[in-house]
Amino acid sequence: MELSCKSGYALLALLELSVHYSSGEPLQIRQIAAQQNIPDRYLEQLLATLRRAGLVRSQRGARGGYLLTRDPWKITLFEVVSCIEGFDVQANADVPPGTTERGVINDVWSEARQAAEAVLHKYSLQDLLERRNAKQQVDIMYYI
Amino acid sequence: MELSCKSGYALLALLELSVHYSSGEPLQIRQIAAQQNIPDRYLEQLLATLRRAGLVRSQRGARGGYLLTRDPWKITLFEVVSCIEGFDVQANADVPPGTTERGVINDVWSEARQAAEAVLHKYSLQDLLERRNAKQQVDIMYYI
DNA sequence: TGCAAACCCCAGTGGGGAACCGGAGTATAC
DNA sequence: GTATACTCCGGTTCCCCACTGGGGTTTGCA
Repeated sequence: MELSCKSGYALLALLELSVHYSSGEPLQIRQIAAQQNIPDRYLEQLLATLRRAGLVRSQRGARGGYLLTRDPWKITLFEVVSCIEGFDVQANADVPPGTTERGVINDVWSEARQAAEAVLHKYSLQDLLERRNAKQQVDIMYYI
Repeated sequence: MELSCKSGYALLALLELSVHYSSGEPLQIRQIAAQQNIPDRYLEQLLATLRRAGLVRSQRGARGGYLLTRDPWKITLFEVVSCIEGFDVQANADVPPGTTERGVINDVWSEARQAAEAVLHKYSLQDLLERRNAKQQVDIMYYI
């Protein structure tokens, strides 16, 4: 269960794509990177991974960019994190439990990981977007 | 939320100490290392960390070794993992959320981590021991 | 009192992964 | 047909985990 900065970048990018999803226009790496303050050459790699996983599709050439392949409420955070972190099947394989003790610890380990994954399962990009909007409202209130 | 091999070693060692807890005799690094197949010089460092955290105490000199400072059911897995992994207070501090988006992601991140921590909170060394015993019974059944 | 058995402290190594950069190639719009 | 964008492949730097080694110091026991 890795919650690295890498996954954070991917979520930020997808969040940005969610905002512009209704417009139907592709969004370029440079725009996303500038908006969310992510190194653009690095973001390029992450988007390539997301594309191979089928979460986004790319439009090449002039006026190209990236688009979500699905509606924002049909993409869970778990999908994003698991494809970036790459624990698709190997998740519950772990190390072969040499002794009984190691087996027991592996069991608890995976129970904890599943608990964390459950949280990521229940949120979609849409949820994240709504949270952001709510939070920005609060910020504005404080500003006034 | 790190569930590394390091924490696994620590739990294995404490499990071993739990077994010998009732005897009141200290257990030596070498014995634990041999029993659980852990590199002994590495285990030494982990036990030092556990000692500084107050989970075990050491007896120096000949016929020395390590003992649990508390009963096995009074030590939760969370205590062990958090002291080994070293996220005592810095846990929910994280990175200062530059933008609102990063703040939202941090929120979800810590919700997921807390879910995993809740699992570790509800188990004690004693529970792990009982699980192991139950599992060994099953193994014996299969063997017959 | 000597000495061996044990813990204690600190320093370093090596391998792997995360984060990041560069360049050459390729598809597309205009 | 050319500028604009994505695509692919590689390399670099840095850090941390797992592990090792070389000194200590403390203690029990003959």
